[in-house]
This record gives sequence, C-alpha cells and structure tokens, in this order.
Amino acid sequence: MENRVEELRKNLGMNQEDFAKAIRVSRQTVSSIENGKYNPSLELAFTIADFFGKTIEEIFMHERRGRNEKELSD
Amino acid sequence: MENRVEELRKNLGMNQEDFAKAIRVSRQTVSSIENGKYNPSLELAFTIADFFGKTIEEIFMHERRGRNEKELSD
DNA sequence: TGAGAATGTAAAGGAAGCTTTACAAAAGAT
DNA sequence: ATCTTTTGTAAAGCTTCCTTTACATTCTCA
Repeated sequence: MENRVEELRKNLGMNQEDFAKAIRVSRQTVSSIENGKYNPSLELAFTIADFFGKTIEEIFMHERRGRNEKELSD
Repeated sequence: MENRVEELRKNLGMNQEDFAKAIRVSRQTVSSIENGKYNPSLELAFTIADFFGKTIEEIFMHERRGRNEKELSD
C-alpha cells in the first residue's frame, strides 16, 4: 500500500527522528513505513492521520481488490 | 478502539460467517474485531470499509490522544 | 423443549508490526 | 574534500494480528 507520509512530513520541514518522537514510535518504524516495508497498524495510521490533520484515506492508498484482474480466480 | 462492524453487518442481514467469507478472513477474526479483542490491520480496515462503502473513520472510532488528560505527562 | 443456526472462546502456530542497538550510506553545508 | 545530519538497513526479540481446529454457549423458532 502506498502512502504520502514522507511527502507530508517534509512539507512540515521535519526529519524522521522528530516526526517519530511526535507520533511516539521509533525512527526505524517511520523509515519502514515511508519506504513501504510494512503498513502501520490501524492505531498508528490514526495517530499519523491526526498528526497531519488528515483522514487515513488521504494519506494511505489502498489497492482496490481487482474484481476484473486475472488473479483472484475463486 | 470501538467500531461499528457488528451494527453495519446486521444492517445487511449477514451473519459472521458470510461476512467473513466476503472479506476473506476467518469467522473468528470477525468475532474478535466485533468484540474488541483486537484491532484489524490497516489493510483489513480498508477492506471492511470498502465492503460497507464507508470510510475507515466512519467505522472505527479512534480514541483521541488526550492532551488534556491526567495521563501522558511528558 | 429440543434441534439447528449463530456466536463466543480457547489453544497453538505463523505472519506482520514495532522495538532497541548498531552500523553503513546518502545528502547538505561549508 | 570533509564534517554533520539525515536516512537506510540488519538482527534479535516481543507483541499483535490472523489462522485452523475444536468445543461451549446463546438464539431462534417450529
């Protein structure tokens, strides 16, 4: 799932470390999320969205479950 | 975190089993989420929201981090 | 009241999210 | 080019999410 965390963080002129402190996670967690290593928990997604004053949907892009794709054959 | 999954599911006249199949998780996962045993992953929260045609924020109620509460003293 | 359907719950295991520590690499500013 | 800041990444370990299997409880309704 794609996200705009890095973009929004940089808009505020913050580095990963200060942002991590602000949302109370480790800097590695911020790095991992920004680089798509894994998704945040729902709880953390809310915390991030609140921090930026946005909705989760404005920050995290969910891949829609393709009913027309070749996969998903059952 | 509170959620309206059970309410929305019942609005559609579905039982946990059929709902679980529709969103491709086990029935126990549905039960656990409805009863607040744990929160869904962000991915699953999106799947559930999409299924109901709602936003995550309309379904899952995040407890706002109380800046004015007695806790959180740093 | 008793049978079938729906839901709750528990145990055990795998997968994903998050942590700390530590070091390497990249980017910025002289 | 060198120094400093920022970011990437890896390992090990803990917690949370999700699974399958299985059984207990509650609900519905004939």
